[in-house]
Amino acid sequence: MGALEDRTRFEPSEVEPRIVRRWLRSGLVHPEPAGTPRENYSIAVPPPNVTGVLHMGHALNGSIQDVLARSHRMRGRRTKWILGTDHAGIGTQRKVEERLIEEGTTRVDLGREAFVARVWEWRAEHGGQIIDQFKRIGATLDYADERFTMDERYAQAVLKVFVDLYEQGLIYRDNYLVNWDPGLRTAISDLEVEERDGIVDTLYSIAYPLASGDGEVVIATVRPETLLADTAVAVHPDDERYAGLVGQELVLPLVGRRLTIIADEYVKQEFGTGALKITPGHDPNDFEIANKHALERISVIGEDGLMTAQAGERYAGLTVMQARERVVADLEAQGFIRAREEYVHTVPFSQRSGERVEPLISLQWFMRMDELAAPAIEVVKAGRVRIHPESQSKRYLDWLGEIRPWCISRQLWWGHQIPVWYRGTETCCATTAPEGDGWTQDPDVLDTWFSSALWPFATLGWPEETPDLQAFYPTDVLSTARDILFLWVARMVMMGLRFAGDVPFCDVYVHSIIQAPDGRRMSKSLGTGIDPLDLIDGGPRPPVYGSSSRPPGDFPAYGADAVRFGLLAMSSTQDVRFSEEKIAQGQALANKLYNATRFVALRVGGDGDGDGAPREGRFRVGAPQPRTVEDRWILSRLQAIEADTQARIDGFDFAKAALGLYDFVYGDLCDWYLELVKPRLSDDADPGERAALGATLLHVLRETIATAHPIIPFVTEELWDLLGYADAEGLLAAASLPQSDDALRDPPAEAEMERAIEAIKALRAWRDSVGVTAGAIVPGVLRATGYDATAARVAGLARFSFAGGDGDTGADGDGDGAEPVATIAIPGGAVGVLASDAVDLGAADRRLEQARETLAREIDRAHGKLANEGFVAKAPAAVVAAERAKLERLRSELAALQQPAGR
RNA sequence: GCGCGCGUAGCUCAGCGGUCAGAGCAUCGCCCUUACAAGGCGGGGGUCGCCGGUUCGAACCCGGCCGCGCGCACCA
Repeated sequence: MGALEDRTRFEPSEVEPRIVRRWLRSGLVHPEPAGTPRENYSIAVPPPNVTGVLHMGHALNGSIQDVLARSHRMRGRRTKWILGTDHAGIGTQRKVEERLIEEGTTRVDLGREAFVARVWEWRAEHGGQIIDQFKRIGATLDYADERFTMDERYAQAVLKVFVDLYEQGLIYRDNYLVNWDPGLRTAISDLEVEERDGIVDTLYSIAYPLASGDGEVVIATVRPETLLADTAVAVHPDDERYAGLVGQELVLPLVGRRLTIIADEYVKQEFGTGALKITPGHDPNDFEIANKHALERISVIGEDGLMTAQAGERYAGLTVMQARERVVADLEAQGFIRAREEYVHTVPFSQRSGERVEPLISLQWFMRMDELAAPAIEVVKAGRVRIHPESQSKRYLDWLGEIRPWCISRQLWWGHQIPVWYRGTETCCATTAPEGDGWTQDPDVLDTWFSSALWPFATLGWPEETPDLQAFYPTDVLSTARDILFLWVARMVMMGLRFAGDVPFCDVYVHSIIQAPDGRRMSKSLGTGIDPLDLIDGGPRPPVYGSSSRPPGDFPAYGADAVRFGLLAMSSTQDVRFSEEKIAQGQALANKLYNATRFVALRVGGDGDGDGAPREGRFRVGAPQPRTVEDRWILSRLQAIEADTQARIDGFDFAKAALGLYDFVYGDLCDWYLELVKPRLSDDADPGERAALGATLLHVLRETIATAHPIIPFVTEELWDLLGYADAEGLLAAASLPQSDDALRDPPAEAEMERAIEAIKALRAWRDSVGVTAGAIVPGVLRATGYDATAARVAGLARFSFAGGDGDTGADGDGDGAEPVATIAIPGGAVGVLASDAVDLGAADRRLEQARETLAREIDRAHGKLANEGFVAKAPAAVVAAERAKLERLRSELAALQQPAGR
């Protein structure tokens, strides 16, 4: 039974699961390694966290990469879209720890080994979720070859890189002030710190008495508790207020320690009193100053976020906030507080836990970046790696230019444990544990981004020279959001150049971040997040998404094509707001294409048996047989859309690719071509002509479907099948992308049709404005040139009947037998309207008068422009000529309207 | 503070030196016209953030404001 005949709507929920199964079964997504990276096409997916569920960013990025992969696959390139997941150290560890707490136990109770085993279990249970979700949006990732950053083989690559860099002196261990996350109890890198504005604190002014007993120096601080770790007070060398005091000693209140007054240009004289307490143990700037002046470092806050023994008996064990209160109270009691005021400033928070970062000195592993950064800067400057949009490469270069050492150790259990062993004073760095007894491995693990930095080559089997590596590295494109340009992209470039011997990818596409409709970030906690699967299958629409144009309640099941189309149509070179309308537009396009196919199949294939079911051979692919100007026109438009779509995809302009396709299908193909062609499909049409038209229609439809496939793969694959092409030729996903041929462009036909379309629009607008009964045929006379081939079509679609006149016959009575009662301007002339019941003469007169006024205004404007000497003298000749032509045209149109409408 | 970007129709956005500034959605009117009413056809709707400059000509280029977003750096 013919599905096309039965269903008037495209049903994604029925079709999509079936289509996905066929793609996956076909082996399409898994290429065997062969050929060269230049011949082949590869993309390494940004590995989602194993804990992850598909969010809007994945859906957009997945759509983008799939469009690229499908487009190039259909152009005959061996295409591998490398799949895998990231172990996501902190995120995953937290998730499993939360689970343990629900179970009434903790990671510490379990112990390291058992805990890690639990994480693996968790991963086995839940790790596949996001992979299944990628399948739902039609992503043709290589599911047969999935990687994980903690796989044995991948881990070996990670350890090898560590050992190599250690041996080359780029990785070292040091006591340094790091960003400490007291919630997670681990160090984090600079990139994982987020500065938050508008934090309200109290700024305390505290008096430090001079040891000489001869006065005091007042300092200002928002963190009085860190006073316990002060080791100096600094003033600006030029500050006259303190000129005589530099080198003298102060007595630290509550502690009694002697602090030297030092001079350093870092201190701002204007701020507060111009005297700065120096706390090297708990402030990054102070740490630097202390290094310069060889000051002592004292730590009073521990890794657990509590005050240490060094803080003194009275404060040890307190939380930072408790300590602050007690210190302030004690200072108050002893008369050291000089002032307190409200102070609004920015404060560092951990992106990972949301806790306030506690800078403290800690023994950590670091990686020197300057030597790695230089070549990574070079390849972008030289264009070997192109970043799109261009503006992002400036950010990339700026960041790399000022790069600082990277803290790569994390005090976690889930991750790649640092391959360094200690025994007494001995240290051994190797990919495997050293021989002999008594060695203990460093307990820390590597920052997750350390392993992700190897992604494009470690997934392909590096360090071994695998066939995959030889066939697919370097990859072609890396598509990602802006926020991980430094965190990930820059580091991949550095590591790729250092270890894989080449750039990891040639193009970086930085895509939009999709915000909630109100401009806020999409986030679960704000309630602004939205699950792409809810758009595909129909699910709850958050309140914030209830726009005026959409009823509240659940999303309809838009389907995967609609979601892909919508996200691509929204995307841009900057952040964009989510727009449900664009998703709906995608759904409309899928349905439109389905119905256009249905129309063609039922009309062209309708050979009497009435089942409308395509069979093999029925819609045999043949050459188009253009017979009319509209045939030549649509074939020409088809060339244009094929070329445009491909160029837009290659230029990473996905919104234009998607919307251009929509315009072609809705406008050129359905609104115009199919409507123009309907009379030629009537039952009494000449069978030979009908067959010729059928061939043209099928050709256009087939190429349109193929061209649209990378963007809306499901509906197009289904239609390919319904038309019988799948049986004969296999999957559309594996077919060839139609290649535009400029020789097939037909500018005269395009010009002619453009004119006809304008005329039809003008006639329709006129009918509407004068209140002609809908459907009534208006008798008229065509008095315009350039409609030899299209007059009948214009009359048909505008519901006019043209008597006699062919452009030369005017109103001066040459045998039409009637005088026009109204005149309508169309390109190249006018249409005279003959009296009939359908026309209200008063309305027609008013309309005609309006048209004349409009034309007169435009003529004045054009005339004025040409009368302007400056314009004629200085504007390019072509522009002036165009303006003259326009004026001529307008004048002849006006003249046509001046014909006496005698009645 | 420095840097980047953005303010165009009710909404989301195109256009980025030369015809009357466009699209989708929304809105209004008409229509069950041989596929699609989750349709079709048509209409209305804009001081292109504000001020000044360059130019024959500016939504578009330049300068200055105002508003918004992002990145980097921070002054305790």
